Amino acid sequence: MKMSDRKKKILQIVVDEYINTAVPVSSKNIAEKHLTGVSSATVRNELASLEELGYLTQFHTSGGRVPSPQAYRFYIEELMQKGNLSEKDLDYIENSFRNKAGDVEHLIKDVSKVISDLTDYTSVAIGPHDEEERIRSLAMLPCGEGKVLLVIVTNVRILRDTFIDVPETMGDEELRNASQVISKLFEGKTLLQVKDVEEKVLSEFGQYRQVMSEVIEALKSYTHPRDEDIVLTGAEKIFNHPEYADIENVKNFLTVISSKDKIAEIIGDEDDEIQINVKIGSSGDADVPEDCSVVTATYSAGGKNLGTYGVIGPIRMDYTKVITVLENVGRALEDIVGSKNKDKEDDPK
Amino acid sequence: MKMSDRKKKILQIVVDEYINTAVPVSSKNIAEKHLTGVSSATVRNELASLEELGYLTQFHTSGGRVPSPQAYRFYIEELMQKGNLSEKDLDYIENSFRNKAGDVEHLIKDVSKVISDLTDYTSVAIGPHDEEERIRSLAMLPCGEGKVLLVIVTNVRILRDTFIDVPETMGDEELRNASQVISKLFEGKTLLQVKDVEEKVLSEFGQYRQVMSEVIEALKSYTHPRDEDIVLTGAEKIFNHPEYADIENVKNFLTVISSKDKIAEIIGDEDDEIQINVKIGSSGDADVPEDCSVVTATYSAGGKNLGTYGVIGPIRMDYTKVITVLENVGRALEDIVGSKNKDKEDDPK
DNA sequence: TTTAGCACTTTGGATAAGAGAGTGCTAACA
DNA sequence: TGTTAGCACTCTCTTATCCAAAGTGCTAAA
Repeated sequence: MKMSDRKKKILQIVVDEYINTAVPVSSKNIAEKHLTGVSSATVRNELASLEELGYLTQFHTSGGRVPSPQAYRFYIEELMQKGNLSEKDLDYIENSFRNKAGDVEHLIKDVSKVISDLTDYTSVAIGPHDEEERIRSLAMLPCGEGKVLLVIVTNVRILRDTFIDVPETMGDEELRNASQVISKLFEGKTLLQVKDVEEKVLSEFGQYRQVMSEVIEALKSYTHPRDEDIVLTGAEKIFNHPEYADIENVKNFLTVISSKDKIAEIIGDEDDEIQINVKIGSSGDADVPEDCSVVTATYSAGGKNLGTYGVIGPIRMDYTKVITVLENVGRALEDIVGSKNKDKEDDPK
Repeated sequence: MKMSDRKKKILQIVVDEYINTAVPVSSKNIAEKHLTGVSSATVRNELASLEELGYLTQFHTSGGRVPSPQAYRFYIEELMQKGNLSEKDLDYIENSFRNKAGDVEHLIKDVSKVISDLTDYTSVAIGPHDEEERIRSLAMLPCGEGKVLLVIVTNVRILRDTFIDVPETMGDEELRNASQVISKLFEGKTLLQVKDVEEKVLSEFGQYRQVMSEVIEALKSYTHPRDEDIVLTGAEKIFNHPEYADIENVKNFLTVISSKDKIAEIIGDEDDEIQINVKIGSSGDADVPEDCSVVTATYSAGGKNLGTYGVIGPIRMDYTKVITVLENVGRALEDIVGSKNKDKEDDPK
């Protein structure tokens, strides 16, 4: 059966209406408020047909219709109308990122907060994770008691939460030299390439083999996203949506998003080609919790990957709003980070 | 009216029973299972009397009795029996902290997780916040593009999330010298003392006044706990407790603990004299959410303050278990951090 | 192809009845 | 004076029933 234009129109009305009201949509409602040319009986026939096609479902005979996941997917692909943000929202975005181009880590939290505030959904984010991330320099900073802080500067971010034990015999001067040697050794390499030279490097370091080994372990550990790279903002926002009036749903939701590993799974395996990505629960996307939708966008600016950001919420999500917000945030980031970098583009051959 | 021994005994039974079962306790239950010497009618008389004294309340005439906040307070002060942890739990604590003496920041998360796991409540923690925290050294590390990472080593922790803009004219060598000068300038000072010398220091730095000013701002900002210093673990644990079968309660709870500021308020204003601190909601402790209890302990070892840790949950909390866990965790921390430091005690005169 | 009309289904709210649990009180007892 | 058995009373919780409201599916006519 082909989808007539009227069927599409009606499907769009049902999805829009259900997203707005969270109440199953009846034929009478459609005929009276949205499609005044025809009678409710006609709409009923169309609705029955759309149900047969798998786009609509009914909880019970007299309960109106509700879109199926398939309907949402169709809606996003073909029916949805692009929205615009209010002047106020646009200002909010811009002011939030102004003067924040500096360090990517803080930016993740800010971006996540903005997205959660504007969409009214729980926001998830995962920091930059770029196979091409290249080491620029390493430094070891004495912190007393035979401990040093290993700071790794890459073209994307500054990694600084690894502490390494060093022999107490190593003085400050010696440490500084070692820093320079190690820095030279890895400069220009991607984090993934570190393990290729591991053997060779280790064999050359007789005396400080132990230290070197810890440095290499640290470098390797950053190839996977860490808990610190995963941010969750606005978990309490789910209470604003009626599907979470049921305690069981809240419990499932919170249990999933309380685990950073789970969040990483949900938003982690992006296809890099796609800028905005919608996953709808119970539909082959095994990672996404049942009855949840996840909309994410992967941002980059000035050649830098800036991470993946998005929202997680009920399937009945305001996709128009969410996608509009994600797009605008992306543009704002590009403006700010991009302009920051445009006069100092670095090209790691 | 005086509290007879029997009244105390009965109050203890009521609190214990209610903590275990979450069901209002009846006179019959007490007389049959816990106080087999007397009849339920006798117990009833005592219960009526305890209610008059303000220790018990009834939801309705035929509903059994429930302890009042006052009863919990009395229970904690006088009635509660010290518990012991299982061999398994003790092992878990010890293994979790082994080899973790290094950096305090990671320790906060680990400790918080252990507490939440063992008690089955949501754990809150706030990092070291010590008025006596003294600066040992400062370093500025070039990160490219006119940015430097400011690393502050104190006797308690290593602070490393401030980036500072420096004139691009400043070379690496110059930076290193500046680091040393600034380091000398503040060495031995507490973070609170920084603002006393602010004027003087700034006036001496003509050329790099801007950089210096940013350094000082950073130092001052660390005197207050930051969001990063506040950790929340196991928010989903509340679903394991029947008082949170009501969505409204969950909403209140989550809304409060979603705000780091609120958490800081709740656990922040400890009286340093008290090692273990119990706050019961709706009882003058205005910060604590209605119907919630917060039990916290402030740890220190080897002269270092290690932060404040605790749990937040329903008033009907297993105080014995919670306090036992907090005490054991405290001892484990003392062992590990203390022994680490014992041969390198530093005494900042 | 569209529509009016109507029977049918399901939900949700209101009401009532009865069982169950626990108390308070009284009177008897040690 | 303290303790206890007995019993009436209160309140909740569950189940059943009824009724109105909402929405659909189907049929027959335009």
